[in-house]
Amino acid sequence: MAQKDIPESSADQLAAAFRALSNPNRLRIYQVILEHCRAHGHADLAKVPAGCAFGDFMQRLNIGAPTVSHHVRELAEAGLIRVEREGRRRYCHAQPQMLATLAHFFEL
Amino acid sequence: MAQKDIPESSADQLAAAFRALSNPNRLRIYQVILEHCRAHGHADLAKVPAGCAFGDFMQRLNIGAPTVSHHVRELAEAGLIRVEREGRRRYCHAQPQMLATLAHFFEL
DNA sequence: TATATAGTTTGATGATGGTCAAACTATAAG
DNA sequence: CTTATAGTTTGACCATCATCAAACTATATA
Repeated sequence: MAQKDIPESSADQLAAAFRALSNPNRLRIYQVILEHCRAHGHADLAKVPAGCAFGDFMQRLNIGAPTVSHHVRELAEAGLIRVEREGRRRYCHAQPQMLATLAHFFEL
Repeated sequence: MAQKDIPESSADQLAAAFRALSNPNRLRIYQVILEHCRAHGHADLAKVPAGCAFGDFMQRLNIGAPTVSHHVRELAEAGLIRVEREGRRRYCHAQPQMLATLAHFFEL
């Protein structure tokens, strides 16, 4: 570990979230996750019917596995999603708290 | 002009807006504009009491004029703000439509 | 016209970012 | 134990970005 976790200013946290959504592929991944969570609820996604595993993104967006892995990690590090393992699959769901923060930011 | 305006997919428009907000300095500029518009109304900003001119950003963020100019252009091109000239000053205000689009995107 | 003010354009430079192929790890199933 | 599946890590490559200094344009004012 090269560097301790330094506390981020709240503006920088926002900027990091926007940065995570600024790549079209990453944005689409997030949109897919959002759709899924809206359809099935944000509560405990681990037990939700299939979908939102990494492989789905590969097929839907036609990008390689390393790229998906990289993008999902960025979304998670930005606080936009959470990832849970189940067997050898990883399932993603949106972080409602960040969703609320961002919605509030743009409220008129 | 190297290239005609190609219509952007709505996902790409969103990604472009997020990209514009992904730079901390640009985000702060946008926040200053938002604050100002929230305080004075989004309607016709040209006649609003001073503030939100480019020079203010230079001082508040401690960055050079070319950088401000560049950042403001990016925010405008992303559809986040509008710029109006008055004499030799330029005043910025937020685009309420984009604000609404983005708020809606994050609604739970 | 001359001078000051406010912002723009250009060009350069160092920093980040997106993607992939290859090699690797971990879990599951036979 | 072997094989298949699902994702990760590393390393590389090219593209895009943030910023600044220098030179420039446009507007206002004396």
